[in-house]
Amino acid sequence: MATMKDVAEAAKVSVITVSRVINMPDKVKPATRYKVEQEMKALGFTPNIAAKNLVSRRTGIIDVYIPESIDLSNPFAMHFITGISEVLSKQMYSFLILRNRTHKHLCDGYIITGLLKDEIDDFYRYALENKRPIVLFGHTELLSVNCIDVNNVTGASMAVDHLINLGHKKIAMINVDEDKDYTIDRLAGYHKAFKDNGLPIPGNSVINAINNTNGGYEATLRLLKEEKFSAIFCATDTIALGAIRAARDLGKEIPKDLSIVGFDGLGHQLLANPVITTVQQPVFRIGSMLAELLLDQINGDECSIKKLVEPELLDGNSTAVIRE
Amino acid sequence: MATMKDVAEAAKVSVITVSRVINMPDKVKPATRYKVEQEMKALGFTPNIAAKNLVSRRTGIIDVYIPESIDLSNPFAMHFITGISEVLSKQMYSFLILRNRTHKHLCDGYIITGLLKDEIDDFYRYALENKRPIVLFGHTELLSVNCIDVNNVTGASMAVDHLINLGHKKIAMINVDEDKDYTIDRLAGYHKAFKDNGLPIPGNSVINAINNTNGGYEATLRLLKEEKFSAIFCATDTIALGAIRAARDLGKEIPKDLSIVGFDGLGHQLLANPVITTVQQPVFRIGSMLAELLLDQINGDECSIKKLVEPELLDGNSTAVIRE
DNA sequence: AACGAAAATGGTAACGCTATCATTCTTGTT
DNA sequence: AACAAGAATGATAGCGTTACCATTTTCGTT
Repeated sequence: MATMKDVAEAAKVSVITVSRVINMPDKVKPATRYKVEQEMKALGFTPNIAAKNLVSRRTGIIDVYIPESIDLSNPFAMHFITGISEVLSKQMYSFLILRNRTHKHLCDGYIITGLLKDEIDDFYRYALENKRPIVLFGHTELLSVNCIDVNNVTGASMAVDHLINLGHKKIAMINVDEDKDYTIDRLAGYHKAFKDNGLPIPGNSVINAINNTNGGYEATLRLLKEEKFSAIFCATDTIALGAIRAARDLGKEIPKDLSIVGFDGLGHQLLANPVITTVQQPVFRIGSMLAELLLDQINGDECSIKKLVEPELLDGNSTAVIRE
Repeated sequence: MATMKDVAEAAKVSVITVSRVINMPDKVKPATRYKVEQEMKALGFTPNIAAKNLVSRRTGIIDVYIPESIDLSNPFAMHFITGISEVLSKQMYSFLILRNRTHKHLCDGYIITGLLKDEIDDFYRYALENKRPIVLFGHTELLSVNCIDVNNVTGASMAVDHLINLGHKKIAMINVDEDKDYTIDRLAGYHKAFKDNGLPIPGNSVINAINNTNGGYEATLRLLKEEKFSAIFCATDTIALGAIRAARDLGKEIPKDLSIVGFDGLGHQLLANPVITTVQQPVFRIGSMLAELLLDQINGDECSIKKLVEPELLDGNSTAVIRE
C-alpha cells in the first residue's frame, strides 16, 4: 500500500506537501499540485484513515442509537438508516447501530432516537464528558443537542382534519401508552383539529394501548364496546393494523362501517386491503439532515437547531365519507 | 481521554504491560493484571481504535456492497444488514454500505452481494491486490472467496412441489430476466420438482420478466393469454405482486382461479390480501454468518467455505387446491 | 546458597498522518 | 537593483498503540 512518503518521493516534494494537496489544495502551487496528483494516481494512493484519525483525534465512527423496541426490519427504520448512511459514507464516516445504552463506545458523535426524557439527559451528560456532539430525532430543550422532529401536532391534526372533512364527528383516538413527546403531541394535534373546526373536544374518546398490533386490537375492542364511533385515529400504523383486525372481527367493514387513520407511513402496503390512510414521516430526509447537522457540529459549527419537518397525509382506502 | 500511558502511570507499570492486560491477559501476573484493571476502570479507559488500527494495519471497516438495484428499504435487505451489524459491532468493527463498485475505498474486507459473475471477478482481482478477504452472498468458484447462498434449487423445488401437492399440473414460471446464479438455480428447481414427482417437464411454460411489479404484471398478461395455467411460480415476491395484480385485472380470483407462489420472503404482509405463499430466505442468519466468516478470514483463518442454507416455505393464502 | 530456565516486565522504535514553526521562493513596489 | 510581504514548501515532533528485543524477577533444582 502506497503511503504519503512514497508519493512525496515520487513527486520530489515533502510529505507535508502531499498532505496539503489533499486537505488544502489552494495552498499548493498548481504545478506542484498537478505533479503530486499524477503520482497519487500512478501509485494508487489512498490515505490511511487510521493514521488520519489518530492525529486528528477522531474515530471516524458515529454511534446511532436505536432502542430495541424499534423493529429494525420495518421500512420506517430502514429509510432512516439509509438517509444517515448516504450522508456519512460520502464523508468517509462510518456508523454503528447500537441497540442498548450500556454499550458504551468511543465515537465522534451520536445520533439518537426513541429515548425517554431522562435517558436523553443521561446521554447528554455522558456525551458532554467526552465532548462529543449529539443530534436527536425527537425533541429536547437541552442546549447543544440539535434536534429534528416531525411536527406531530400538525401531523395528527391533518389526520383528524381529514376525518372531519369526510363528515365524521365521533372520532376516537388510540394513543401509545408511553410518556414520550410524540404521544403528547399527537394527542394535542387530535384536540387541535376539533378546535380548528369549531367542534367541541369529545370526552371519553381517547384510550391508550401498547404500541403493537395486539395493543391496537384490544384497545379497539374496548373502544367499540362502549361508545359508538365512526372513525378512529391511531397514533401509529402498527396500532392501526390491530384496530382493523379487531373491527373486522366485530363484523365491521372498513371503510364502510368504520374509518381508520394511522401515523408513521410504514410503507410496503402493496397488496394491503385496505391500504391504511396515514401520516407519513419523511424519515429518509430526517436521517440525512441529522447526519449533516452532526458532521457540521463535529467540524466546529456551534449552531443550535431545533427543527420541525412537516409530515404528509397519504390517502389510502381505510377512510370514507360517513354513512348517514 | 485517558490513554494507556495514564493507566500505566497510575498502576505503576509500563504501557506495554497495560497493552498485554488487554490483548494477552494470560501473560500478565494476576496481581499486576488486577491492579491495571482497577486503574482502567477508575480512569474510564477506552482503547484508541485509530491507534490500534494504525499499528496493526487495519481500518476497522468492512465494505458492504449492495448494488443500487436492490431496494434498501425492503425488509429483505434490512434483515441482512442487521445480521451483519450484529456480529461486526461486537468485534468493534464498523461497516460502510456502498452502492456502486466505483466507490473504491480502503477496508479490511468485503461483503458483497447481488453482483454478476464478471463483476465478482473484477472485485476479486482488486481485493487480491490489496490482500483483503471477500465473502459473498451468492456463489462463485473463485478460491478464497467464501460464499453462503440460499439453496435456490431446493427452494424453488419446494415451491413447485407445494403446487403439485395441491393438484396443479399446468404450472408456469416467471423467472428474472438476468443471467445470475439464482435465476439459473430457481429454474433448475422448477424442473427438479416435476422430475421428483415423475411428471414431464412442460414446454413453453417459462417466461422472463424484469424484476419489478410491472415486469411481473406484463409477464402474467402474456402468460395467461396463450396457455391455460392453474398456477404460477414467480422467481421473486416482487414479480408475484405484479402477477397478482394482473390476474385480478383479468378477472381471476386468487387463489380460487389461480395459485401463485413467490420467492424471497419480503415480509410485512400484515394486511395483505392475499398473503403470498413464498419461499423465505433466512437473510438475517446469512448476514451474520458472512460477517463471522469474514472476521475469521481477517484473523488469518485460511478456510474455504462454500455453504448452502436451506430456505423455508411460508404458507400464505395465494395458493389453493386446484378446482376440478 | 548458587544457579539456570522460564516467567514477567520494560525500553524503544515504528505505524502514516497532520500541526507547528521555520525556511525558501515569488512577486510587486520603490 | 533592493527590499518587504506574502506565498509556497519543508523539517521535526507527536498522536496512542503494538512489535521486537532486552532486561529483571521468580522459582525450582542441585
